[in-house]
Amino acid sequence: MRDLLQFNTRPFMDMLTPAIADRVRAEATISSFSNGQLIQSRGDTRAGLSIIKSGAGQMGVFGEDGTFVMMSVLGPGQTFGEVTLFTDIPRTQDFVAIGPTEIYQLSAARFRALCEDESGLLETLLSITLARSHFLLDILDSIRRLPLRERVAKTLYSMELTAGQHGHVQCRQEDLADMIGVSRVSLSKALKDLTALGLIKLGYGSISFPDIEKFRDWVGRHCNVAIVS
Amino acid sequence: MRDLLQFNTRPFMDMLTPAIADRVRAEATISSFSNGQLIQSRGDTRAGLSIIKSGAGQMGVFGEDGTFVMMSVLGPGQTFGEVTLFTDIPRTQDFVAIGPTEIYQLSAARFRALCEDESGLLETLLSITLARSHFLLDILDSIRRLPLRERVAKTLYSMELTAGQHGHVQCRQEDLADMIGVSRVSLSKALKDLTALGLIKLGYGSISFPDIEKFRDWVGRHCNVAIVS
DNA sequence: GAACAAATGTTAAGTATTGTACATTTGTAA
DNA sequence: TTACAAATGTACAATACTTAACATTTGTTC
Repeated sequence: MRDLLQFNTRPFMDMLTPAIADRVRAEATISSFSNGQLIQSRGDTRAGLSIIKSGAGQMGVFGEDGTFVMMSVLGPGQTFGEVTLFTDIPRTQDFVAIGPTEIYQLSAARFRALCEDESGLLETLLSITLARSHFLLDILDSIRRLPLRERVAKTLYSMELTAGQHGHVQCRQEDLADMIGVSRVSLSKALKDLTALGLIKLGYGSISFPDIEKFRDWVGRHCNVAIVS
Repeated sequence: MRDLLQFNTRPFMDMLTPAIADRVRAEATISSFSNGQLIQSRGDTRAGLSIIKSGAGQMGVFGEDGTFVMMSVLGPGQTFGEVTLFTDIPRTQDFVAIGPTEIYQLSAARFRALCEDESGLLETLLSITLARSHFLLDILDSIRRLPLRERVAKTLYSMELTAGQHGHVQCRQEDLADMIGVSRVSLSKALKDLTALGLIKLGYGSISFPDIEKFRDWVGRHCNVAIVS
């Protein structure tokens, strides 16, 4: 699961200058959570910025029947709850700790005060939000346009780009299916197809790329990949 | 089609103070486009903010076969291309004029200069982007969690809230299907179901709500509606 | 290495959605 | 009013996806 981390946007804290990051850390309070604990719930109106200090968590929404639809996995330095800073929209998703996790909580008032001093803060938050928005649009487009096989390939491509070490990705098929939002059976079929094309090789808890160049090329030609900077 | 306008987020220009809005208008150049003309294309790296002065356009992506997948319709005061201001991501979507359309183009340099003077500008842009991001997340969640019938109802609910006059919505079924991303046949079936439930009434190019309170109530109970401010 | 748990592979029936095609209704312009 | 175009209604076969169940493989622990 850890390999799903940060496959979408760069961590907020890494984008700040060390000086600003230190000030953020200094101003924030720290809360600790244990594995599976609910860190925020949907509808929460507490205004403030939350930043992961250590550990990880999954964003998503609990249905009435308790099923959890995961949207993404966040790791150290990544933020959530920004929406409460500048809109009166409440927090829109549930956030559940994966393993022991510590969170910096920066109240809206303190964040605003910091912004006065450090103009880079707003700009950083804006660029993260824009990137996230771009990422979401891309996912939506993929859902509408691409067959499942291509969508799976594209997801693997993202994961390989950001989290992959040496042409393979560590990830259970079940988690991957959750992430893409399909059943494990459908995912399995798509993976089998990609295997038949010689693009990937399935392992136990991992997927490897026998010929990473060939894979990238195929994804580039079939999956409408947004140009990556 | 016009009724699809602005059903997602508030126009940028309406959120600025009149003084700032005037400065934005003064600094921008204006381009004109005719119906169907391509205003921006995917991959465009020209950094700057585009704001609709008059007319409208649809955001979306052209496939290789020329099919257009629409993501949203933007109207006067709404912006696009923000992503080029603070990230090095190119413009991610195509934008096509609906009817004669004028666009304010504000270069990245001028935008940044304006930001120095008018701190509210960044904050406004951030809140719009956050709201958009929230909106996209909500759509993704609906796609994964809700049956089509409920998703259609939820979309109609949004449209009625923002664009509806007196309990009805002006919109061709084909456009609605495009917007939700399903075939017209599936949409038709969902609409028929909602009609059978007494929630809507179908017309020629329009959908009306015989008992708007009943409709809102049903949507609230079945469609996981995010709390609206 | 034996026992167990975790992860993957596979099958089959059921449901939802699509594409295509054509019929019907509604609006519009001559 | 009549033609015509635009929009909606509907039927049918084909496809994609899901759920459920069970078999197999892989890793882990004693």
